[in-house]
Amino acid sequence: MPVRGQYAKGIAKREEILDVALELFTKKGYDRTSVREIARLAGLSQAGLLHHFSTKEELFIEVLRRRDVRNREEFRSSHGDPNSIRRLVSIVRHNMTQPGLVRLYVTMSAESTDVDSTARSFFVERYRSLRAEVAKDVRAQQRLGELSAELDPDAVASLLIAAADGLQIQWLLESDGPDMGVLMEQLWTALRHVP
Amino acid sequence: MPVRGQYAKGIAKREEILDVALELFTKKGYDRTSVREIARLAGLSQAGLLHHFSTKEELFIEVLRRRDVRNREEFRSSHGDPNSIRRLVSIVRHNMTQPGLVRLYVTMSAESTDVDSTARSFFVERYRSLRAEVAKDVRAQQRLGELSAELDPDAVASLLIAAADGLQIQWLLESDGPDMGVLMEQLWTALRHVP
DNA sequence: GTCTATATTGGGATAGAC
DNA sequence: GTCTATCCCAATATAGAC
Repeated sequence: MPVRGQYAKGIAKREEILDVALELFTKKGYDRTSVREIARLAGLSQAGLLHHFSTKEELFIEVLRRRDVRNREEFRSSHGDPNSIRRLVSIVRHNMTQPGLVRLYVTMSAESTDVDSTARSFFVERYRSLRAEVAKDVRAQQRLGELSAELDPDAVASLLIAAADGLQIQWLLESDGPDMGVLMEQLWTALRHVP
Repeated sequence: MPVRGQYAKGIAKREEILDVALELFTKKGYDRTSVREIARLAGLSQAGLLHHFSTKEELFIEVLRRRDVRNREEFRSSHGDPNSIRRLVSIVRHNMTQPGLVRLYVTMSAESTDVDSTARSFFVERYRSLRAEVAKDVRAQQRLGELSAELDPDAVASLLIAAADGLQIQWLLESDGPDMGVLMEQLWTALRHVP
């Protein structure tokens, strides 16, 4: 069936484009990355690329979406910790091996705060589900008596995620500064001490 | 003295340009703001503007520098609280009235993490001095017995600043979400409970 | 599905007059 | 100090052939 072969080829090329795009967006940010360059590194022309993703923004959203899916898969399988708070800490640690990727997320989430940004809804949804996930685990920890029942689970979730995000900026600016992983653990410890 | 008049005029125009530039960078970010547009809104031509700031980056750095100076002045005078931690909380509260400006800082600090960014050293220095200022107050609070002597002042400083930064992103994405000011106070309260 | 060629737009920066 | 005019470059996107 020739049709099947064509599909397979198209899909493979799509993946290759997404790989290259991730790499370039990561390295240089959205605005400074051209579709031309992505195309060249993926081994086709600009027009060829735009056959797969008809606009630059569409391509970009796909990159984000795929990256997020992979992140979640990775941490569900390799770090089987059912406590998403500890998982958050280990994600932060893991991120310290991938400055380029961290930079992509930091810059993209910042840019997505533009009211007209196409990526905005992606990030709104991402934070919403992340907060819900962490808040759920905070409640679990409260039931286990690990965490004071006085604490507002949603507030704690917001703060943990905010701290992780904010530390990334400081770390990107001074990689030999304070250790993000250690700081996150100290925060978690402090919260556990609240009576 | 005609010379004096010329200087005064030049300085006034410079200020006007910086005002407009701040507004536009704030609204659309660095890359999507053109020198042309800034010039037009400041009532001169692009070439005219580039007489005052010879490159776009130079203009940008000046915008940041001036904004930072004004911020510091404002909070030293109007919020005379000698405790920079409470001052940090009140800055966060104040920021909630200025989403555009918050967006500028969030996007610019994110972009500045590029190794080749001209603004990088500006932000590195900014975080360094901010951390030092907050850490100093943490030590003062420890001497007053308000805060556990076990806590590492530098770590607490990093975390407080990180939380403030991170919350801004969540707030920009969902302005009717959790209240940044309240959350910052909860964090501060939690830290004070650490034995 | 991929190409070449091109339309179209917009940007930063400079030259030189006033 | 400010202008007009222009250079030069890069970008996105489209048209149409293969």
